[in-house]
Amino acid sequence: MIRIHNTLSQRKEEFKPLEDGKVRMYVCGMTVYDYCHLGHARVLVAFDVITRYLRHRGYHVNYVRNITDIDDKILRRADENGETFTALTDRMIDAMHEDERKLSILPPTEEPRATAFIDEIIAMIHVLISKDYAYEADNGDVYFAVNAFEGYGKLSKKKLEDLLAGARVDVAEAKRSPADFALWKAAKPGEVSWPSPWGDGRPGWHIECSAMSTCCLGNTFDIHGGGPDLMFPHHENEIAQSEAATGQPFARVWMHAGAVRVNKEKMSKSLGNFFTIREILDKYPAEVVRYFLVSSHYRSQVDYSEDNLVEASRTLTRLYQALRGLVPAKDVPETEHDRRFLAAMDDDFNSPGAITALHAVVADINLHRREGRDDEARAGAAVLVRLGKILGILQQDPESFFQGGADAELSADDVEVMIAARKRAREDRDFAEADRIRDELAAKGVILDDSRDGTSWRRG
RNA sequence: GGCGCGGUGGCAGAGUGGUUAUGCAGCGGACUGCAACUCCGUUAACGCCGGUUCGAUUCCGACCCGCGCCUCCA
Repeated sequence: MIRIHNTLSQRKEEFKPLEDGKVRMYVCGMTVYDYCHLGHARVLVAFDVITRYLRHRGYHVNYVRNITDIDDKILRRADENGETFTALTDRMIDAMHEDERKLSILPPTEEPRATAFIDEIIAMIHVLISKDYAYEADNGDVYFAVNAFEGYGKLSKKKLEDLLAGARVDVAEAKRSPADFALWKAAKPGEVSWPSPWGDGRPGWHIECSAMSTCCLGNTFDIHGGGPDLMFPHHENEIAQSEAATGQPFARVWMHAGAVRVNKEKMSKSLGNFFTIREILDKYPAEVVRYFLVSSHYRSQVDYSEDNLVEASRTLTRLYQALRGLVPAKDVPETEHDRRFLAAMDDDFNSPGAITALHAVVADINLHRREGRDDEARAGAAVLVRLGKILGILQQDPESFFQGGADAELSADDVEVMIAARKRAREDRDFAEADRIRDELAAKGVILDDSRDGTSWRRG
């Protein structure tokens, strides 16, 4: 039995999909006006692990993650760059897919784009107007009338009167109530636009997700997820739009990932501590970044820092060290480690708890290996690799993990030559020379591991 | 101001009404020419104050502190 924390109820609930064995999940994806940053990576990895785990548990998962390829920020950026908005979004979508591949994030089942759903968006707005949940304003915009929707605030636990009292709510003249939000934005002359019954314009930010999720997954579906700062207003507004339009419950379970901080400060552009995925991948191997993200619970806040990434690297090294030189056995039956891992993951996808089981497997492997029980070590390796797969880690050949490093100062051949020279020196009992070679390699980022079978090496 | 989340050993990070989380780091030992890797052992924690209880880090209440959202943001 899988339990999932539902933002709506603020507690863990037993997960039962609408349809046996099938999960319909929608996650809010990128607005493609810039490169993905670490916060995106966090959400991407979290829902990737969730999808992998649900599939591992036998569910057929229909994972829909949208792309917002039309909005104010996109138009502004394209304008600044002097390119068309589609040239910008195509470029950013390609970059996003590249980042995902590097982080071992599996593609979603469907990746709908807002511009491909303009008709459906217009149809939904039409329904909302006809049901008096929305109105056309004097300026040509169409707004959702928040007062008309009874459950407004149920996700973010906000009361309408508190929102109205807040000084930061934008007061547009055309709105009936300050909390109303745009479904359709009238185009200014020269702006990108689509024709609609209310004049040329483009969709508001929230309506696209309502339209796409409903079209792809139906009026009611199992899981809706996204980043922590989408809870309000984006997800709250999605609920209002969809439930008002369809008259049926929207998503049954809402999941929100935790925020990313940088050196204990909120990650933000104004603080200058904003990191894109590609910047981070220049500094650390992709799998280390992924391990860092997976080593804390998806709902908790993570702190990106040099120390934390270095620690992730060390720990991942230990895991791969256990795998090194072992050919995983085939058809290994379920072990107590598997059960422990699954029990942790069943409990709201507790990946840090699951990683504990991984360490227990490592301890087993190392012990078996030390005692010369090769078959058992190989069986352990198989368990480690198959459990690692659920978290999207430990799928590389250990040698390529250890010796990968593209920007390395020494080639693998150079290293082998030096190791051979050291071996001769050791055989001659010229330990000063042997240590000199080892120190030289260390200075160039190569660490040697001696064993009775010879010397192996890794970059560190 | 409103709403929400959290305070666990040097650090990271789970969890539980009474028994070791785990990892990194540290310490002692084994292995080693010496190290590294690995193994064995080991130190160390539950913000503060009350309450419930035979017993609370774990439940309840107050307090202190931190964080997030309320504005574009994953």
